[in-house]
Amino acid sequence: MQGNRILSKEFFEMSADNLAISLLGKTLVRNIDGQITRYLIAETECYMGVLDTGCQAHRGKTPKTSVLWERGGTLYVHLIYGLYYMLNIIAGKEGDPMGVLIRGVKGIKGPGRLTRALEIGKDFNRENLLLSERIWIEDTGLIPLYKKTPRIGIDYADDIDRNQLWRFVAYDYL
DNA sequence: GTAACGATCCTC
DNA sequence: AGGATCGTTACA
Repeated sequence: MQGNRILSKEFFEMSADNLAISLLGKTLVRNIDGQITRYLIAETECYMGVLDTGCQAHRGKTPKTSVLWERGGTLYVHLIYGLYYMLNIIAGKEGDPMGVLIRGVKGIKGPGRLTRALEIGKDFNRENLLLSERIWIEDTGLIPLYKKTPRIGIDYADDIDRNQLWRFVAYDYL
């Protein structure tokens, strides 16, 4: 299984909570001018659509957030605090605005530091993981052991959504 | 126009 | 605890 590119669109069509867990232990692959580097995904968060007050889709479709309604496997890259890019993978079928934030990989903690290290900017917005030549996901066969916690940095969400255990942190792999 | 606000990170 | 830094959004 090592190194197999996940090409099935069905993988990315699962709901964002299941996708966030399924991405733990998978490999994020980045191709920079032929230099291919692989990163083991270690930390994710899910954003569950219009009913999730922590999800940008909750405030309605805008030019910026319309990409959330794209099909699973599409990338959503957005700038936060004018400084850092957040890397998200859209989950579910077209029209279902759920996403998974990649918060960290092995050796790189923090979503802002991750995109900076992998040279992922706004030009990756709307990229399709199933078609891209510069970024994709590979299977590993690894089974992650992980803990669940509330999501980070969403104080604006209501109590219920702020306390949902929608952040997933891998601490080992079998 | 204008102002407020971030799915962060680093330094003090 | 506070500052950096800027695109998006809502509202006048």
